[in-house]
Amino acid sequence: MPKNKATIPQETLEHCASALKVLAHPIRLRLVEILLEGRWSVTQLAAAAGKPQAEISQHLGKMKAARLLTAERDGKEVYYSCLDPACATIINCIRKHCS
Amino acid sequence: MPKNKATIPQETLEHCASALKVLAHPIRLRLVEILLEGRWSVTQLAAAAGKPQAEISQHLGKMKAARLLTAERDGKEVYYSCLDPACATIINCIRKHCS
DNA sequence: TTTACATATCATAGAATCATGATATCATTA
DNA sequence: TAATGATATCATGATTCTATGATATGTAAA
Repeated sequence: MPKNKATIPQETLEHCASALKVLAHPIRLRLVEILLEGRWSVTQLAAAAGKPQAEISQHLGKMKAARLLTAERDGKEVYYSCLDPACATIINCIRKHCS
Repeated sequence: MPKNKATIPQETLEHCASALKVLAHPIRLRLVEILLEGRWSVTQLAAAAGKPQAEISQHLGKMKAARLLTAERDGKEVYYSCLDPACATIINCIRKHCS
């Protein structure tokens, strides 16, 4: 016999599910891990992740569209960073998990 | 000029990415929310989620395969529950996020 | 203006995911 | 054993995701 009912609004679950879906990729988790610490350009990130520029740019674009990252152009370069506290929570959870 | 390097092992990121991918679905988040509070049968969960039994069973199976849920048969019914502290962290994060 | 560098976008093919309806398996009761 | 209820599995088509190579756009310097 069911006791407690669900309390989180459906709309919230849908929003969070799509945000989690964006995070749920090893390369994107790596990018978020890096960008929580500071501003990096696409080329720097591509080098750090060991992946081609186009691929990284697409991952960044997807996370930016989901409002997990911010971007600002500085000359030729575009610098990304992550200000989202929920992303920090996830990364911290992963750090704890692997210790 | 990049400062700090990534520290989370690649293998950990891959493991966490696939776990997050399993969580990143509105129905599965709802099921986890419910199962963090207690044991429920598949039929009860299907009623609570308002979805057909086959669909719920498949979602449960996927989460069980990812070791996010446990299941035990009791007569005709199979009771699921969620003991994973990481799932509790995510759900708590969502609860905070929607207040 | 031309060149070079940095980034974004596009098209594509292969893989993965999802919801659905049908059916199979398992356990209990008549 | 037969029938019923509960759960799991299967096949399917539709959609979405992913990595890749090519190309376009934007910016600064020669």
